[in-house]
Formats: sequence, C-alpha cells, structure tokens
Amino acid sequence: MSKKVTTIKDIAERLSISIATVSRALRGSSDIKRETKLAVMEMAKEMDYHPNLLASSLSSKKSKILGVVVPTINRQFWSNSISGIENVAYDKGYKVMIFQSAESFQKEVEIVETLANSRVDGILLALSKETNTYNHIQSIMDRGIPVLLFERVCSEINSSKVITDDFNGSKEVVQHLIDRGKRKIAYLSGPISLGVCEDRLNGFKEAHKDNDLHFDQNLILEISDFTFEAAENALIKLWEMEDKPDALFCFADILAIGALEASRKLGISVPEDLAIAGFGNDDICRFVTPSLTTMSQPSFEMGQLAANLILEEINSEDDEHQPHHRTIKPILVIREST
Amino acid sequence: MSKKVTTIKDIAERLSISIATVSRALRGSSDIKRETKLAVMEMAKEMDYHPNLLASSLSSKKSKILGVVVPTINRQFWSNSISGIENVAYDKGYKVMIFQSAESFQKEVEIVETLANSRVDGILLALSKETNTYNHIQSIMDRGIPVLLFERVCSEINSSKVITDDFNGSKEVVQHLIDRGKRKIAYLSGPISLGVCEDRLNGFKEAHKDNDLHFDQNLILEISDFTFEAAENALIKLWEMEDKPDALFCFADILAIGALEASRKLGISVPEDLAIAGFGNDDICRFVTPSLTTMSQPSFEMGQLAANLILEEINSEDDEHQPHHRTIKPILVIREST
DNA sequence: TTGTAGGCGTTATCAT
DNA sequence: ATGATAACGCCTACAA
Repeated sequence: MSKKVTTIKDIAERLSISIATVSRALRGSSDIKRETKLAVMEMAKEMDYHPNLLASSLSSKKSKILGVVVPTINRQFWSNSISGIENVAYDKGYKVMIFQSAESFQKEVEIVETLANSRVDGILLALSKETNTYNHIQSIMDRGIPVLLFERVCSEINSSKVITDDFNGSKEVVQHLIDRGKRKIAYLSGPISLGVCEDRLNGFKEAHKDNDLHFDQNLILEISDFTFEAAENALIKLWEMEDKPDALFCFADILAIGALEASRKLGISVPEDLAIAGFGNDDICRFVTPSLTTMSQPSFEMGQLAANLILEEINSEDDEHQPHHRTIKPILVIREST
Repeated sequence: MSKKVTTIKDIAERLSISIATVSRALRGSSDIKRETKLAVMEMAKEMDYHPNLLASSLSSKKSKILGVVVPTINRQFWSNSISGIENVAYDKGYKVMIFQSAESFQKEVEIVETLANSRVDGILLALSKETNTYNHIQSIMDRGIPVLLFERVCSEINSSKVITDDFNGSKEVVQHLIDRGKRKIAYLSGPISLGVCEDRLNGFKEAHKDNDLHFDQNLILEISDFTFEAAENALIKLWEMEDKPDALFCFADILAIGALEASRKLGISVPEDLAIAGFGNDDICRFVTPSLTTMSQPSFEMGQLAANLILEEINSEDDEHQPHHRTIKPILVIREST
C-alpha cells in the first residue's frame, strides 16, 4: 500500500540511460544534450518524480537551508527580523527554518545541535536570556558551520554580528526625557547579563553624565520576565518609593505597555506625572492611550542585513572568512506618552 | 583546513569493532553488552562525534521532525498555535520546523514541496488566503505523508482538521451586539473564499435570522489586506453611507483595532455611536482604549490538539488512518468597545 | 555528451 | 552480542 516513490534510478531505467545523466539533466547541468534533458524532464513529470533532499544534501554537502533561532516568534521584533531574513534568503534560493528557544538555554543548545546535525548551510542566532556559556556555539563553528549572531549577541564568540546601537539609542531616549524636563528617570531593564541590556543601561548612565544628573541605582529595576504583568508589578513597586520617579524608560515595548496599564490603574497621569518610553516600536505602541514614545528598531532591515552577511560568508571561497560586525541605528519615535 | 568530521566508521575503527555495533550502541539498542556500549559512548565523546541526521533519516525513513506552515508568524493567533504544537511535539521527541507562506499560494506550494522532499514525518498546514487549488496538498498526501489542516482548511482535502467553531462564535458575537441594542451591524470580512470567513459570515446571517433582523448586504465589506490601514479605510467608507451602521464586527482583531483608530479620527464614540468587536483576542485588545470585545480563540490549545492528532496518525500502525475533525469553541470576552 | 563506480553516513537484514 | 553487507537516493570524479 505504501506508494512506490520514484527515484532518478527509475527514470534512468525507463529511459535506458545512466543515473548520472538523469542527475545532471535534472539539475540543469551544462554539458547535456537538449533532447536528453527534455526527455528526462518529461519523464520525471510523467513518473511524478520528486527529489529526495536528504539524499541530495547528504551527497552534495549543501542544503540551501538557513536555520534561524530566536527566543520567541511571538514578538514583533523577532517575527519582523525573520521576515527580513526570509526576504533575502528566498531571493537567493535559500529556505529558512525557524526555531524558538523559548528563552531556554537547554532548548537553544538542542536546536543548535539539531540544526548543525541536519547540515544546514548557516545558522542565524539570537541568544536566549539564560545563555551565558557558549560552547555549543563555538562547537558548531569549529565544525565549519557559519554562524551569525544578531541582536542578542556575546563577546565570547568571534562570529559575524548584527546589533542595534543600543548604547546611543538608549542615551537618546533618556536625553529626550531630560529635554522634557524630567529629572528622576527610572529604568526597567532586562537581565543585565544580556549584552543588549547592559548597553542600554550604559547609554542611560551616559545621558545622566552628559547632563550632570545624579544616577540613582534605586531607580533601576531588573526584571527577567518579559511580560505585561512583570512590568505592572515593577511600576507598583516604584510608586511605593518615597521619592517617586517622574519618568520611566523601559527596555522593551511590552514592558512599557504594562507600565502604562499599571499607571492607569494607579491613577498616574502620563506623561504629566510620569513620562513613559519604550524600545522597539511594536505596532501596539501606536494604538495604546496615550500612544507610546519608543525607539524604533528597524527589525526587518536587520534581518535582511544578517541574511546578506551570512550568505556572503557561506558563498565565500576562502576558508577563513573575516567576521563582520554591523550596528544599526534605531530611530526615536515621539508620541503622547512623553 | 575543513575539519574532519568524525563518523561512526571512525569510532568503529578506533575501537576495532564493526560500524553496526557502534550504530546500535549509540542508539541504545537492546542487545548490546554494557561494556561495549560504554566504550562507544566514551569514544564518541572523545572524538567529538555528532550524528548526521541526513544520513540517519535517509536510511531510517524517519526524521522526527514536524513541518508547520502558517500564513505569518507575526500574529498572535499563529505564533501561539505554533507554541502549542511545539509544546506537545517536543515532549514526544519531535522537533518542529516553522515556515511562513506570507499568504502566497506560490510560496505555500514551494514550502510544502520542500517539506515533503525533506521527508518530514508530518505537516501541519494553515492555508494561505490565495490558495484555492489543492493539488500540492493532495500530492504529498498521496506520497504517504501525513497532513493536518488547521484553522485555514478546505473541504476538498480529506485530512485531519482542527478548526475554530467559527459559525457559532460569530453568531454569538453578533447576538451580543444585538443584545446591546444594536440593529445595523456591519461586518468586515476577509476573503469569503476562505472557509473561516464564509463560516463567520454565515454565523453573522444566522444571528440576524434568529432575531428577525434585516440582513443588509451593503454592510458587508470584504477586504483582503489584513492591515490596520485597510480597516481604517473600510470604516471611513462605511461612515460615508447615508444609513450608518451602529455596530461593527471584524473578522480579526487587527481589523477591529484599525477601525477603532479610524473612529477616533472621525470622532465616532465607541461604543455609543458604534460598537466594535473583533475575533481572536490578541494581547493588544486589552490595552487599546476603549478595550476591545472579542472572541477569544484558544490558539495554544488548538496547536496542542493538532500536534496530538498528527502524531497519533504518524505513529498509527494501519496505513489507512481515519482522519479526525475537531472543532474548538471560542469564548466571548466582553470589554469596553461594546 | 554520457557512463561507471565509488562515496556521503546511517540503518537494517542476515548471518555467525 | 557482533559482524558483513546491502540498501537509502543522489552526486561527482574519472573514463570513455
């Protein structure tokens, strides 16, 4: 009952020619007579032939597949950057397989290993927030698989990287808040162990320094759950302080939205009592009330750039490709919340 | 320079045993002496062995991989259902590869073909909105690959299916609007060619019938772009009518949000002048002003169910597995917009 | 331009 | 419990 799948061997037999010729004809190889090529194509169609990519990749050592690993696809920054990656990958004849680590180190390791063992041509990776050792990555790079880190990167790995200019982006947001007359600016950060978060914190500090403003460590809250609820709780905590902040900068839009929600519940008027700014520019920012000021990250373009870089590396001849580092500037989008 | 990758053959040689034994040991086969098994494992570690999944799948005809194809990952319904799929798949030792068709028929065909040619063990598919012929699906089913359609399904294919109860869900929303005293209810639909849209429209009509309300075809707008802007324009058009609607039901939350935005610009007060309801219950619904009434689709659970069904089919002995059809009831979430 | 034959890395079937 | 060896389906020198 299991239907007989036709292979190039079957085609060869029916046409009384060699397997090699069929293989070449199917792949549009150069030195092939027009007629035989056409004959093969026709027979392939007639016999409902479909190439076995496993066999093909195994033999050719190329899969024309890119692997992408992100913490989650359920946030616009990530899904948009994936679209950017696909946009250029498909153009150049590559397919992309998407995986989510769910912010789990364990899963990230498994996925990266599977990808490598499946012989994808390259891996685009954004680290999970739990990740702080990098053997799994070094290992596959040592095995000769091109890796590119984007957005969530680390200094320990010497690969190509595409990141946001977090330091200056953050600095600019804070400067904007200061320009609005705010002086006690709180910051909702993700885990400082993440490079992104560290850079944004440093930008935050730098802006304070530039303006001779006191940097108050008590106003820095580090939260590890990227959820609305976590942000709500954080704001509630901030508002219990005797010396309340007059502005809040959030590491990600999702947190800013949570904070906005909390301030509505607490009766805090935004931006008068508390100005709020986020980072990312998810669609939702335009639609909340008040609409949310945020740093717009060109996620789609980041994806495109990342894909271009790794494809360049994949198709480069020399074995010791020099890794590229690219930084993309985010753009401040000012809305009602500040 | 290209590093030598170690294979089971290398291990066999170093241990002076046969590759068959190594293969068995690595896979924890039963009849293997403890010592040899341990020796193999150790040597594998020492030589930094990694299995080649291509070779393994080629030979065993199993990949332990599920393919998932959705129109886009950039909407919560889809990303959540994928999480549901992964949730059960990973538990049962399967990995899942995610692909987006970007609502393009052409891309859907390519992806499905690639997936089949890569010998994934099963394919979970939500049709693109362009899709209205189904040979590509029938073809891979004929090749013996289990396929499950979810959310975006069609009657032409006899596979397992998991769908939302769109008819009753829609009916219930409309009934709710009627209960709120609304009488002229407009409907922003997606392409009626989509089964989902047709069912929801039918539910819409049914509710009218149940309440002896006149069904006005002029109040049905079919839009094909699932964007905020498309919805805004649609509402503007509706509002130019001499006989304006007093309620608006939208096929998807994203459209409802767009309509909300448009009504703000037009000075329409929601829900007094116009009640608005969506479908899906994306996070954003809670945070817009006024917050949005919507039909909550249990997307994560749908994904879980879908994965369970297809895995059951994959692991069923008999060749002629009977397809299952499951319908999941959405839940009305009433908020300020109605 | 085409054919031959070995190889890609595993699994699986017989033997032993 | 282990070993040979033939698949798996395709690619690619090397020959012809």
